[in-house]
Amino acid sequence: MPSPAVLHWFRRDLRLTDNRALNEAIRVAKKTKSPLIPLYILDPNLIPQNCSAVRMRFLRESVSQLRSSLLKHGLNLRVVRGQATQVIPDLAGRWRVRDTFWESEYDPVSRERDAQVARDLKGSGVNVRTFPGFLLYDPDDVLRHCNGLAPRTMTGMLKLVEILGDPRTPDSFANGELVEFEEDPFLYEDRAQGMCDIPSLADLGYQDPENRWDVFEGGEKAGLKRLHRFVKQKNGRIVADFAKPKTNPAAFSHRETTVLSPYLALGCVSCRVFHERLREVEQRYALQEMPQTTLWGQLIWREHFWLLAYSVKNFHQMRGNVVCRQINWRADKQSEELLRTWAEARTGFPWIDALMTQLHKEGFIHHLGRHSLACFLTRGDLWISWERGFKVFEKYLIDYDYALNSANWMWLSCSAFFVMYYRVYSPVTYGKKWDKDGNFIRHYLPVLRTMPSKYIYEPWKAPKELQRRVGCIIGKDYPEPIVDHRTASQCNIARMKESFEKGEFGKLEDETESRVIASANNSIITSDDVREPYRKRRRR
DNA sequence: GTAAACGTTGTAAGT
DNA sequence: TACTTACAACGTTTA
Repeated sequence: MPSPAVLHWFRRDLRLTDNRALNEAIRVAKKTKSPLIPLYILDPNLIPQNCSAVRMRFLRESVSQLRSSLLKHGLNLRVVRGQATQVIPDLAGRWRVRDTFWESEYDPVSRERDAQVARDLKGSGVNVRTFPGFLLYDPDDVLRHCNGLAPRTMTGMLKLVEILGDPRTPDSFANGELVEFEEDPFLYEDRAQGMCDIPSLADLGYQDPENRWDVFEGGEKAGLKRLHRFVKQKNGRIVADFAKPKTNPAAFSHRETTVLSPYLALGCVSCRVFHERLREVEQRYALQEMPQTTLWGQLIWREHFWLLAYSVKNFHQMRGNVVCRQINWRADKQSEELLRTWAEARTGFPWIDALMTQLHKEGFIHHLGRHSLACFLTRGDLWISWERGFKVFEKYLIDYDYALNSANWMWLSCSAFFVMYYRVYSPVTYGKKWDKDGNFIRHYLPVLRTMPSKYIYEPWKAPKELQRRVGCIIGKDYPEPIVDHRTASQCNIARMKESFEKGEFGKLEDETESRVIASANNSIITSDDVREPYRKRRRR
């Protein structure tokens, strides 16, 4: 009879380095001489049904890399398709699991799922231990420092971080100890049932995306390599002088930002390892720019938005979201068509369509490019709800992250955090500012490759004769612009003004429901602790 | 309690 | 080219 097993459930911690939950699982398995079984679940509730092939490929590759790394240590990752709430209790019985470990997640769907899995396991006598690790600071700890009230501004967040001090330093795999694992008594049978294989993209119902576009390689190894390479550039000077708003959103062959977000989103790279590398540079050169704009600041933005997402209900939607301005976005038949036009890169604005094409092909866009797309869809031109844009980004982004996607869509649509609604990104001027000749557009929209620079951002203004000569007739080979930007943006500024005059924010529909919002993570903070101060402020 | 300062990353027109 | 200013002016935080 095999001894009871220890289970580590991988989720958004697809790494070996600085994985405290995994290290604890290893420690307990070693101490009790138990086999350690690592598990990843392809859960349809977590990966959107219509998730793009590019996004799925990145996830699959990250899991595959994890499996290889584990195998070097004699651990066999099981990859199972199904709903975690069903799969885990089943497997716990099959493997006679006594202890289960995982890293905490903070979005509402994961929290509800984890609470249910933990209940089921505990009910059948399995120990469940969870560890923070996805963020620099444990949000429950942070909220205790600010009476359950997440700061609403970055300045406030930076002050809070000053109180918190440096996050803990990263751990190494197995805390640097050599470990030999007990024989895995279930391996033979699990292998026979295909649980040690990762389904191919085709198995998962995807066509392999064509590869001539920039492909980001998934996994811990690729992420760490990217981090080290970035930090090493010009002996650290690039990090020291880094200012996000000064990096070029139209750069495509050589990116000016780290492109580490996909690895942070899946936990391939620990944010503490990133933090540590930045500290090493800081010891040599002082960071030159405003804290918010430095790379360190980017990590703090992530903390900030996750703290808000964790403490504000319905953070991913307008209704019932107490920080979100209630705006009467268009929802008629025509707006559905406009939404499709935007999502399918057919707006007739080359800068916008090139950005959307980049999203489709590569699953990644520079932050400022996302600004252009988001402003255009919402308050800039189309007056369509940010929630619709949120969904499109969720489908395609390899770095999709619940908190950052929600917060940034609210930011750009002036629904929360940002209020200067008369600052509208122009779908023509903004790109031109970075890339006068439109090389970004030429790269992503080959149909416009031969359009002269003078017209590349506004091809509809090119004389018909020129359009014929360069083989790109507007209205035939490339669409006419779907709106007049000047008219649309002015109209929308007026609509925004009305919304601001109303000053209506989301209300919680049922004040009594689910009083304990952080139960999945054993928090002592109840929903009322979090909500009350916001309500008070609104009255003022 | 109240007034003033401040807010990661706009545009167009002017000097 | 590099800078300033008008645009129209909100909510949060601090003094």
